[in-house]
Amino acid sequence: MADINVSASSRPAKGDPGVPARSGGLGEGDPLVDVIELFFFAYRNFVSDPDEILQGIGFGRAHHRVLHFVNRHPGMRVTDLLDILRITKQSLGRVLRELVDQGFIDSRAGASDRRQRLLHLTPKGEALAQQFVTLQSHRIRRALEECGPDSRETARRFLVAMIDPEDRGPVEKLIARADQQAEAKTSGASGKASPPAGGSLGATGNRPAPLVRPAG
Amino acid sequence: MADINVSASSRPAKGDPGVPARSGGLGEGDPLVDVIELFFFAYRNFVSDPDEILQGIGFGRAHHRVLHFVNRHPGMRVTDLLDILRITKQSLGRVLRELVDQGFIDSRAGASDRRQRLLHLTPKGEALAQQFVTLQSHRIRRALEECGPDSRETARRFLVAMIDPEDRGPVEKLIARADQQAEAKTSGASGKASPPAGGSLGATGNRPAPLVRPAG
DNA sequence: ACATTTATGTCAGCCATGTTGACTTTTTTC
DNA sequence: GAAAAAAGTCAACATGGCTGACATAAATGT
Repeated sequence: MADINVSASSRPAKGDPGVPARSGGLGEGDPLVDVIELFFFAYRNFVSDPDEILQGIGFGRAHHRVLHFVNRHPGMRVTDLLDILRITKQSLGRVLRELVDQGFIDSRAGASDRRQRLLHLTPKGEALAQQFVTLQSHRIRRALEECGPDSRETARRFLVAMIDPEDRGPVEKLIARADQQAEAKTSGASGKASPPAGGSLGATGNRPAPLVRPAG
Repeated sequence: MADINVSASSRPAKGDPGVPARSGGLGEGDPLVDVIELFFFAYRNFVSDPDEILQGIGFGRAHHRVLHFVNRHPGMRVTDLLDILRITKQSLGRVLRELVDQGFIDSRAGASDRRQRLLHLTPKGEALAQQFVTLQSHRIRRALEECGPDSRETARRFLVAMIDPEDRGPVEKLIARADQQAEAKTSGASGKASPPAGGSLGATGNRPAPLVRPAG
Protein backbone atom coordinates (compact mmCIF):
# COMPACT_ATOMS: atom_id res chain seq x y z
CA MET A 1 0.00 0.00 0.00
CA ALA A 2 2.86 2.37 0.47
CA ASP A 3 5.58 0.73 -1.52
CA ILE A 4 4.48 1.38 -5.05
CA ASN A 5 6.29 4.29 -6.48
CA VAL A 6 5.47 3.84 -10.09
CA SER A 7 5.37 7.46 -10.98
CA ALA A 8 9.03 7.81 -10.11
CA SER A 9 9.94 7.03 -13.70
CA SER A 10 6.92 8.12 -15.66
CA ARG A 11 6.93 11.33 -17.51
CA PRO A 12 3.92 13.66 -16.91
CA ALA A 13 1.43 11.13 -18.31
CA LYS A 14 0.47 12.41 -21.70
CA GLY A 15 0.92 16.08 -22.31
CA ASP A 16 4.30 17.62 -23.05
CA PRO A 17 6.12 14.68 -24.53
CA GLY A 18 9.28 16.75 -24.92
CA VAL A 19 9.90 15.26 -28.30
CA PRO A 20 6.94 15.64 -30.64
CA ALA A 21 6.22 12.00 -31.56
CA ARG A 22 9.26 11.64 -33.73
CA SER A 23 9.28 9.82 -37.04
CA GLY A 24 5.89 8.25 -37.60
CA GLY A 25 4.07 9.13 -34.44
CA LEU A 26 3.41 5.54 -33.45
CA GLY A 27 5.26 3.64 -30.80
CA GLU A 28 8.74 4.92 -31.28
CA GLY A 29 9.81 7.46 -28.76
CA ASP A 30 6.74 7.13 -26.60
CA PRO A 31 7.38 5.84 -23.14
CA LEU A 32 6.17 2.34 -23.77
CA VAL A 33 9.66 1.03 -23.34
CA ASP A 34 9.03 1.05 -19.62
CA VAL A 35 6.20 -1.42 -20.05
CA ILE A 36 8.42 -3.60 -22.23
CA GLU A 37 10.99 -3.76 -19.48
CA LEU A 38 8.52 -4.17 -16.65
CA PHE A 39 7.01 -7.09 -18.51
CA PHE A 40 10.44 -8.62 -18.83
CA PHE A 41 11.36 -8.21 -15.16
CA ALA A 42 7.93 -9.24 -13.91
CA TYR A 43 7.84 -12.39 -15.97
CA ARG A 44 11.33 -13.34 -14.96
CA ASN A 45 10.38 -13.18 -11.30
CA PHE A 46 7.11 -14.91 -12.02
CA VAL A 47 8.66 -17.98 -13.59
CA SER A 48 11.48 -18.10 -11.10
CA ASP A 49 9.07 -18.88 -8.26
CA PRO A 50 8.85 -22.59 -8.98
CA ASP A 51 12.49 -22.93 -9.96
CA GLU A 52 13.71 -23.64 -6.46
CA ILE A 53 11.38 -26.58 -6.04
CA LEU A 54 12.08 -27.83 -9.52
CA GLN A 55 15.79 -27.80 -9.01
CA GLY A 56 15.39 -29.89 -5.89
CA ILE A 57 13.93 -32.76 -7.88
CA GLY A 58 16.04 -32.37 -10.99
CA PHE A 59 13.30 -30.92 -13.13
CA GLY A 60 13.15 -27.79 -15.23
CA ARG A 61 10.58 -25.34 -16.47
CA ALA A 62 9.52 -27.66 -19.22
CA HIS A 63 8.41 -30.14 -16.60
CA HIS A 64 6.53 -27.42 -14.80
CA ARG A 65 4.58 -26.46 -17.88
CA VAL A 66 3.61 -30.04 -18.61
CA LEU A 67 2.53 -30.67 -15.05
CA HIS A 68 0.52 -27.49 -15.00
CA PHE A 69 -1.50 -28.14 -18.10
CA VAL A 70 -2.08 -31.79 -17.39
CA ASN A 71 -3.32 -30.73 -13.98
CA ARG A 72 -5.71 -28.28 -15.55
CA HIS A 73 -6.96 -30.71 -18.18
CA PRO A 74 -7.04 -34.19 -16.71
CA GLY A 75 -7.29 -36.82 -19.39
CA MET A 76 -5.92 -34.62 -22.12
CA ARG A 77 -4.21 -36.16 -25.10
CA VAL A 78 -0.59 -35.72 -26.00
CA THR A 79 -1.67 -33.83 -29.09
CA ASP A 80 -3.58 -31.35 -26.97
CA LEU A 81 -0.49 -30.70 -24.94
CA LEU A 82 1.52 -30.17 -28.11
CA ASP A 83 -1.05 -27.66 -29.33
CA ILE A 84 -0.87 -25.70 -26.10
CA LEU A 85 2.88 -25.72 -25.62
CA ARG A 86 3.76 -25.37 -29.29
CA ILE A 87 6.85 -27.48 -29.04
CA THR A 88 7.77 -30.56 -30.97
CA LYS A 89 6.70 -34.05 -30.14
CA GLN A 90 10.31 -34.93 -29.45
CA SER A 91 10.83 -32.10 -26.98
CA LEU A 92 7.66 -32.96 -25.16
CA GLY A 93 8.45 -36.66 -25.27
CA ARG A 94 11.64 -36.14 -23.34
CA VAL A 95 10.12 -34.44 -20.33
CA LEU A 96 6.91 -36.44 -20.48
CA ARG A 97 8.85 -39.69 -20.27
CA GLU A 98 10.65 -38.48 -17.17
CA LEU A 99 7.41 -37.37 -15.56
CA VAL A 100 5.77 -40.71 -16.25
CA ASP A 101 8.80 -42.74 -15.23
CA GLN A 102 9.07 -40.92 -11.93
CA GLY A 103 5.43 -41.30 -11.13
CA PHE A 104 4.14 -37.77 -11.56
CA ILE A 105 2.01 -38.47 -14.59
CA ASP A 106 -0.12 -41.41 -15.51
CA SER A 107 -0.52 -42.18 -19.20
CA ARG A 108 -3.36 -44.52 -20.11
CA ALA A 109 -4.67 -45.63 -23.47
CA GLY A 110 -7.99 -44.04 -24.33
CA ALA A 111 -11.13 -46.10 -24.01
CA SER A 112 -12.82 -45.01 -27.20
CA ASP A 113 -9.65 -44.47 -29.21
CA ARG A 114 -6.91 -46.72 -28.06
CA ARG A 115 -4.24 -44.89 -30.01
CA GLN A 116 -4.53 -41.99 -27.65
CA ARG A 117 -2.58 -41.70 -24.45
CA LEU A 118 -4.69 -39.81 -21.96
CA LEU A 119 -2.66 -37.96 -19.39
CA HIS A 120 -3.51 -37.66 -15.72
CA LEU A 121 -1.56 -36.52 -12.74
CA THR A 122 -0.86 -39.03 -10.02
CA PRO A 123 -1.47 -37.84 -6.45
CA LYS A 124 2.25 -37.13 -6.33
CA GLY A 125 1.97 -35.05 -9.48
CA GLU A 126 -1.10 -33.26 -8.21
CA ALA A 127 0.67 -32.28 -5.02
CA LEU A 128 3.56 -30.82 -6.97
CA ALA A 129 1.38 -28.99 -9.45
CA GLN A 130 -0.63 -27.56 -6.59
CA GLN A 131 2.55 -26.27 -5.00
CA PHE A 132 3.36 -24.34 -8.15
CA VAL A 133 -0.10 -22.88 -8.49
CA THR A 134 -0.05 -21.81 -4.87
CA LEU A 135 3.33 -20.14 -5.23
CA GLN A 136 2.43 -18.20 -8.32
CA SER A 137 -1.04 -17.36 -7.08
CA HIS A 138 0.47 -15.80 -3.99
CA ARG A 139 2.51 -13.47 -6.13
CA ILE A 140 -0.45 -12.52 -8.27
CA ARG A 141 -2.76 -12.08 -5.34
CA ARG A 142 -0.30 -9.85 -3.56
CA ALA A 143 0.18 -7.79 -6.71
CA LEU A 144 -3.54 -7.38 -7.31
CA GLU A 145 -4.17 -6.42 -3.71
CA GLU A 146 -1.56 -3.72 -3.96
CA CYS A 147 -3.19 -2.40 -7.09
CA GLY A 148 -6.65 -1.90 -5.68
CA PRO A 149 -10.02 -3.57 -6.06
CA ASP A 150 -10.58 -3.09 -9.77
CA SER A 151 -7.12 -4.12 -10.83
CA ARG A 152 -7.97 -7.73 -11.30
CA GLU A 153 -10.24 -7.28 -14.29
CA THR A 154 -7.97 -4.66 -15.79
CA ALA A 155 -4.97 -6.93 -15.45
CA ARG A 156 -6.91 -9.77 -17.00
CA ARG A 157 -8.07 -7.63 -19.87
CA PHE A 158 -4.59 -6.28 -20.42
CA LEU A 159 -3.04 -9.74 -20.54
CA VAL A 160 -5.72 -11.00 -22.88
CA ALA A 161 -5.19 -8.01 -25.14
CA MET A 162 -1.47 -8.73 -25.22
CA ILE A 163 -2.19 -12.09 -26.82
CA ASP A 164 -2.26 -12.40 -30.60
CA PRO A 165 -5.84 -11.70 -31.68
CA GLU A 166 -6.16 -15.03 -33.43
CA ASP A 167 -5.09 -16.83 -30.26
CA ARG A 168 -7.38 -15.07 -27.84
CA GLY A 169 -10.48 -17.06 -28.53
CA PRO A 170 -8.77 -20.43 -28.20
CA VAL A 171 -6.91 -19.36 -25.08
CA GLU A 172 -10.03 -18.07 -23.39
CA LYS A 173 -11.89 -21.21 -24.32
CA LEU A 174 -9.06 -23.27 -22.95
CA ILE A 175 -9.20 -21.47 -19.64
CA ALA A 176 -12.98 -21.58 -19.51
CA ARG A 177 -13.02 -25.31 -20.17
CA ALA A 178 -10.48 -25.99 -17.43
CA ASP A 179 -12.47 -23.87 -14.99
CA GLN A 180 -15.68 -25.68 -15.85
CA GLN A 181 -14.09 -29.05 -15.35
CA ALA A 182 -12.62 -28.05 -12.05
CA GLU A 183 -15.97 -26.73 -10.95
CA ALA A 184 -17.77 -29.87 -12.02
CA LYS A 185 -15.24 -32.00 -10.23
CA THR A 186 -15.43 -30.18 -6.91
CA SER A 187 -19.21 -29.90 -6.93
CA GLY A 188 -19.67 -33.52 -8.01
CA ALA A 189 -18.50 -36.66 -6.24
CA SER A 190 -15.80 -36.50 -3.57
CA GLY A 191 -13.42 -36.31 -6.46
CA LYS A 192 -10.52 -38.68 -6.55
CA ALA A 193 -9.27 -40.91 -9.36
CA SER A 194 -11.92 -39.35 -11.58
CA PRO A 195 -13.56 -41.69 -14.05
CA PRO A 196 -13.16 -40.73 -17.72
CA ALA A 197 -16.79 -39.73 -17.65
CA GLY A 198 -18.03 -38.36 -20.92
CA GLY A 199 -14.75 -37.67 -22.69
CA SER A 200 -12.84 -35.32 -20.46
CA LEU A 201 -12.03 -32.89 -23.24
CA GLY A 202 -14.17 -31.42 -25.91
CA ALA A 203 -17.12 -33.56 -24.99
CA THR A 204 -18.87 -32.75 -28.24
CA GLY A 205 -18.29 -36.17 -29.72
CA ASN A 206 -15.49 -38.45 -30.68
CA ARG A 207 -13.22 -35.71 -31.90
CA PRO A 208 -12.66 -33.12 -29.18
CA ALA A 209 -12.00 -29.62 -30.42
CA PRO A 210 -8.34 -28.65 -30.32
CA LEU A 211 -7.46 -26.80 -27.18
CA VAL A 212 -5.44 -24.15 -28.90
CA ARG A 213 -4.92 -23.38 -32.54
CA PRO A 214 -6.46 -25.75 -35.02
CA ALA A 215 -3.43 -25.55 -37.29
CA GLY A 216 0.05 -24.28 -36.51
CA MET B 1 -13.32 -2.19 -28.42
CA ALA B 2 -15.61 -5.04 -29.27
CA ASP B 3 -13.28 -7.98 -29.36
CA ILE B 4 -12.52 -8.52 -25.74
CA ASN B 5 -14.58 -11.24 -24.28
CA VAL B 6 -12.77 -11.74 -21.06
CA SER B 7 -15.80 -12.59 -19.01
CA ALA B 8 -16.32 -15.72 -21.07
CA SER B 9 -14.18 -17.67 -18.65
CA SER B 10 -14.50 -15.76 -15.43
CA ARG B 11 -16.77 -16.88 -12.70
CA PRO B 12 -19.14 -14.23 -11.23
CA ALA B 13 -16.29 -12.05 -10.01
CA LYS B 14 -16.17 -12.52 -6.28
CA GLY B 15 -19.31 -13.80 -4.67
CA ASP B 16 -20.31 -17.45 -4.84
CA PRO B 17 -16.97 -19.10 -5.40
CA GLY B 18 -18.64 -22.49 -5.63
CA VAL B 19 -15.97 -24.02 -3.48
CA PRO B 20 -15.56 -22.23 -0.17
CA ALA B 21 -11.87 -21.30 -0.28
CA ARG B 22 -10.68 -24.81 0.30
CA SER B 23 -7.75 -25.72 2.50
CA GLY B 24 -6.18 -22.53 3.75
CA GLY B 25 -8.24 -19.90 2.06
CA LEU B 26 -5.35 -18.35 0.22
CA GLY B 27 -4.62 -18.79 -3.44
CA GLU B 28 -5.51 -22.37 -3.95
CA GLY B 29 -8.81 -22.95 -5.62
CA ASP B 30 -9.43 -19.30 -6.37
CA PRO B 31 -9.53 -18.48 -10.01
CA LEU B 32 -6.09 -17.00 -10.18
CA VAL B 33 -4.92 -19.84 -12.35
CA ASP B 34 -6.41 -17.97 -15.27
CA VAL B 35 -4.03 -15.08 -14.66
CA ILE B 36 -1.13 -17.51 -14.42
CA GLU B 37 -1.99 -18.89 -17.81
CA LEU B 38 -2.76 -15.55 -19.41
CA PHE B 39 0.61 -14.31 -18.26
CA PHE B 40 2.24 -17.31 -19.86
CA PHE B 41 0.47 -16.96 -23.19
CA ALA B 42 0.84 -13.19 -23.29
CA TYR B 43 4.53 -13.28 -22.59
CA ARG B 44 5.11 -15.98 -25.15
CA ASN B 45 3.52 -13.86 -27.84
CA PHE B 46 5.31 -10.79 -26.57
CA VAL B 47 8.79 -12.23 -26.90
CA SER B 48 8.00 -13.95 -30.16
CA ASP B 49 7.55 -10.61 -31.92
CA PRO B 50 11.25 -10.01 -32.51
CA ASP B 51 12.04 -13.64 -33.24
CA GLU B 52 11.33 -13.41 -36.93
CA ILE B 53 13.83 -10.61 -37.40
CA LEU B 54 16.36 -12.26 -35.14
CA GLN B 55 16.23 -15.49 -37.05
CA GLY B 56 16.93 -13.64 -40.27
CA ILE B 57 20.30 -12.50 -38.99
CA GLY B 58 21.24 -15.59 -37.04
CA PHE B 59 20.64 -14.09 -33.63
CA GLY B 60 18.57 -15.24 -30.69
CA ARG B 61 16.73 -13.76 -27.79
CA ALA B 62 19.90 -13.32 -25.82
CA HIS B 63 21.14 -10.93 -28.49
CA HIS B 64 17.87 -9.07 -28.35
CA ARG B 65 18.14 -8.50 -24.62
CA VAL B 66 21.70 -7.25 -24.87
CA LEU B 67 20.87 -4.90 -27.71
CA HIS B 68 17.87 -3.59 -25.86
CA PHE B 69 19.61 -2.69 -22.64
CA VAL B 70 22.69 -1.27 -24.29
CA ASN B 71 20.35 0.86 -26.35
CA ARG B 72 18.65 2.09 -23.22
CA HIS B 73 21.88 2.75 -21.35
CA PRO B 74 24.49 3.95 -23.78
CA GLY B 75 27.97 3.71 -22.33
CA MET B 76 27.03 1.11 -19.76
CA ARG B 77 29.65 -1.24 -18.42
CA VAL B 78 29.68 -4.97 -18.91
CA THR B 79 29.13 -5.38 -15.19
CA ASP B 80 25.96 -3.32 -15.38
CA LEU B 81 24.66 -5.57 -18.09
CA LEU B 82 25.45 -8.61 -16.00
CA ASP B 83 23.54 -7.11 -13.08
CA ILE B 84 20.51 -6.50 -15.21
CA LEU B 85 20.43 -9.77 -17.09
CA ARG B 86 21.56 -11.93 -14.19
CA ILE B 87 23.47 -14.32 -16.32
CA THR B 88 27.10 -15.30 -16.13
CA LYS B 89 29.96 -13.42 -17.65
CA GLN B 90 30.57 -16.35 -19.96
CA SER B 91 27.02 -16.47 -21.25
CA LEU B 92 27.03 -12.75 -21.87
CA GLY B 93 30.48 -12.88 -23.40
CA ARG B 94 29.32 -15.23 -26.09
CA VAL B 95 26.56 -13.06 -27.47
CA LEU B 96 28.38 -9.82 -26.78
CA ARG B 97 31.34 -10.95 -28.85
CA GLU B 98 29.09 -11.73 -31.79
CA LEU B 99 27.35 -8.39 -31.51
CA VAL B 100 30.66 -6.53 -31.42
CA ASP B 101 32.22 -8.61 -34.19
CA GLN B 102 29.27 -8.02 -36.49
CA GLY B 103 29.21 -4.31 -35.86
CA PHE B 104 26.08 -3.91 -33.77
CA ILE B 105 27.85 -2.88 -30.60
CA ASP B 106 30.87 -0.73 -30.01
CA SER B 107 33.01 -1.54 -26.97
CA ARG B 108 35.43 1.17 -25.91
CA ALA B 109 37.72 1.42 -22.92
CA GLY B 110 36.52 3.88 -20.31
CA ALA B 111 38.22 7.25 -20.08
CA SER B 112 38.44 7.47 -16.31
CA ASP B 113 38.79 3.75 -15.68
CA ARG B 114 40.48 2.06 -18.57
CA ARG B 115 39.63 -1.43 -17.33
CA GLN B 116 36.01 -0.83 -18.16
CA ARG B 117 34.52 -1.55 -21.54
CA LEU B 118 31.77 0.94 -22.18
CA LEU B 119 29.14 -0.36 -24.52
CA HIS B 120 27.41 1.66 -27.20
CA LEU B 121 25.24 0.70 -30.11
CA THR B 122 26.52 1.44 -33.57
CA PRO B 123 24.03 3.05 -35.97
CA LYS B 124 23.44 -0.47 -37.28
CA GLY B 125 22.74 -1.66 -33.76
CA GLU B 126 20.50 1.28 -33.02
CA ALA B 127 18.43 0.60 -36.09
CA LEU B 128 17.91 -3.00 -35.05
CA ALA B 129 17.13 -2.18 -31.43
CA GLN B 130 14.65 0.42 -32.60
CA GLN B 131 12.93 -2.18 -34.73
CA PHE B 132 12.39 -4.36 -31.71
CA VAL B 133 11.10 -1.54 -29.56
CA THR B 134 8.70 -0.51 -32.30
CA LEU B 135 7.40 -4.03 -32.71
CA GLN B 136 6.77 -4.63 -29.06
CA SER B 137 5.43 -1.14 -28.46
CA HIS B 138 2.85 -1.73 -31.14
CA ARG B 139 1.57 -4.76 -29.31
CA ILE B 140 1.46 -2.95 -26.00
CA ARG B 141 -0.15 0.15 -27.45
CA ARG B 142 -2.82 -1.90 -29.13
CA ALA B 143 -3.49 -3.79 -25.93
CA LEU B 144 -3.74 -0.64 -23.84
CA GLU B 145 -6.01 1.04 -26.33
CA GLU B 146 -8.33 -1.92 -26.20
CA CYS B 147 -8.39 -1.72 -22.42
CA GLY B 148 -9.47 1.88 -22.13
CA PRO B 149 -7.85 5.13 -21.09
CA ASP B 150 -6.88 4.28 -17.54
CA SER B 151 -5.46 0.89 -18.30
CA ARG B 152 -1.95 2.13 -18.83
CA GLU B 153 -1.27 3.09 -15.26
CA THR B 154 -3.04 0.03 -13.93
CA ALA B 155 -1.02 -2.23 -16.18
CA ARG B 156 2.16 -0.50 -15.10
CA ARG B 157 1.28 -0.79 -11.45
CA PHE B 158 0.33 -4.42 -11.86
CA LEU B 159 3.59 -5.30 -13.56
CA VAL B 160 5.60 -3.43 -10.96
CA ALA B 161 3.72 -5.21 -8.20
CA MET B 162 4.51 -8.55 -9.82
CA ILE B 163 8.21 -7.87 -9.36
CA ASP B 164 9.97 -9.06 -6.22
CA PRO B 165 9.65 -6.27 -3.64
CA GLU B 166 13.41 -5.99 -3.20
CA ASP B 167 13.85 -5.57 -6.94
CA ARG B 168 11.21 -2.93 -7.50
CA GLY B 169 13.25 0.04 -6.40
CA PRO B 170 16.26 -0.84 -8.53
CA VAL B 171 14.11 -1.66 -11.53
CA GLU B 172 12.20 1.59 -11.32
CA LYS B 173 15.40 3.52 -10.88
CA LEU B 174 16.84 1.75 -13.88
CA ILE B 175 13.89 2.71 -16.03
CA ALA B 176 13.85 6.25 -14.71
CA ARG B 177 17.53 6.69 -15.42
CA ALA B 178 17.17 5.45 -18.99
CA ASP B 179 14.21 7.76 -19.55
CA GLN B 180 16.12 10.72 -18.19
CA GLN B 181 19.08 10.02 -20.41
CA ALA B 182 16.91 9.64 -23.47
CA GLU B 183 15.20 12.90 -22.61
CA ALA B 184 18.47 14.73 -22.09
CA LYS B 185 19.79 13.39 -25.35
CA THR B 186 16.82 14.43 -27.46
CA SER B 187 16.45 17.82 -25.85
CA GLY B 188 20.17 18.53 -26.00
CA ALA B 189 22.38 18.76 -29.08
CA SER B 190 21.28 17.29 -32.40
CA GLY B 191 22.15 13.98 -30.85
CA LYS B 192 24.53 11.78 -32.74
CA ALA B 193 27.71 10.07 -31.59
CA SER B 194 27.00 11.39 -28.11
CA PRO B 195 30.02 12.52 -26.12
CA PRO B 196 30.59 10.66 -22.83
CA ALA B 197 29.49 13.82 -21.08
CA GLY B 198 29.47 13.49 -17.34
CA GLY B 199 29.70 9.75 -16.94
CA SER B 200 26.81 8.23 -18.76
CA LEU B 201 25.69 6.08 -15.85
CA GLY B 202 25.30 6.89 -12.23
CA ALA B 203 26.92 10.28 -12.52
CA THR B 204 27.41 10.49 -8.77
CA GLY B 205 31.14 9.96 -8.90
CA ASN B 206 33.69 7.45 -9.93
CA ARG B 207 31.63 4.45 -8.92
CA PRO B 208 28.24 4.50 -10.59
CA ALA B 209 25.48 2.89 -8.59
CA PRO B 210 24.62 -0.62 -9.75
CA LEU B 211 21.71 -0.67 -12.11
CA VAL B 212 20.02 -3.60 -10.45
CA ARG B 213 20.78 -5.46 -7.28
CA PRO B 214 23.85 -4.38 -5.36
CA ALA B 215 24.72 -7.99 -4.56
CA GLY B 216 23.37 -10.98 -6.46
C1' DA C 1 56.86 -0.45 -4.61
C1' DC C 2 54.18 -4.19 -4.12
C1' DA C 3 50.03 -6.78 -3.04
C1' DT C 4 45.36 -6.95 -3.77
C1' DT C 5 41.18 -6.17 -5.86
C1' DT C 6 38.38 -5.13 -9.82
C1' DA C 7 36.82 -5.40 -14.67
C1' DT C 8 37.04 -8.03 -18.39
C1' DG C 9 37.83 -11.89 -21.33
C1' DT C 10 38.54 -16.77 -22.49
C1' DC C 11 38.89 -21.96 -22.81
C1' DA C 12 36.63 -26.24 -21.85
C1' DG C 13 32.87 -28.76 -20.82
C1' DC C 14 28.16 -29.79 -19.12
C1' DC C 15 23.00 -29.34 -18.97
C1' DA C 16 18.20 -28.12 -20.38
C1' DT C 17 15.35 -27.53 -23.95
C1' DG C 18 14.31 -26.21 -28.24
C1' DT C 19 14.84 -27.83 -33.45
C1' DT C 20 14.72 -31.17 -38.04
C1' DG C 21 14.41 -35.51 -40.32
C1' DA C 22 13.41 -40.21 -40.65
C1' DC C 23 11.06 -44.13 -39.25
C1' DT C 24 7.95 -47.57 -36.50
C1' DT C 25 3.81 -49.27 -34.28
C1' DT C 26 -0.86 -49.31 -33.28
C1' DT C 27 -5.32 -48.16 -34.30
C1' DT C 28 -8.96 -45.87 -36.61
C1' DT C 29 -11.23 -44.39 -40.70
C1' DC C 30 -12.56 -44.39 -45.46
C1' DG D 1 -7.23 -53.21 -47.46
C1' DA D 2 -5.27 -48.50 -48.02
C1' DA D 3 -4.72 -44.25 -45.89
C1' DA D 4 -4.58 -41.32 -42.07
C1' DA D 5 -3.95 -40.32 -37.29
C1' DA D 6 -1.83 -40.77 -32.51
C1' DA D 7 2.05 -41.74 -30.36
C1' DG D 8 6.83 -42.95 -29.71
C1' DT D 9 11.81 -43.22 -30.91
C1' DC D 10 16.67 -42.49 -32.66
C1' DA D 11 20.09 -39.30 -34.21
C1' DA D 12 21.96 -34.95 -34.73
C1' DC D 13 22.15 -30.15 -33.96
C1' DA D 14 21.38 -25.10 -31.97
C1' DT D 15 20.72 -21.91 -28.28
C1' DG D 16 21.68 -20.25 -24.08
C1' DG D 17 22.05 -21.16 -19.48
C1' DC D 18 25.84 -23.11 -16.04
C1' DT D 19 30.62 -24.20 -13.44
C1' DG D 20 35.58 -24.08 -12.96
C1' DA D 21 39.90 -22.45 -14.01
C1' DC D 22 42.79 -18.98 -15.68
C1' DA D 23 44.85 -14.63 -17.90
C1' DT D 24 45.47 -9.69 -18.39
C1' DA D 25 45.15 -4.98 -17.48
C1' DA D 26 44.34 -1.38 -14.56
C1' DA D 27 43.06 0.69 -10.27
C1' DT D 28 43.58 0.77 -5.21
C1' DG D 29 45.45 0.17 -0.70
C1' DT D 30 49.28 -0.28 2.48
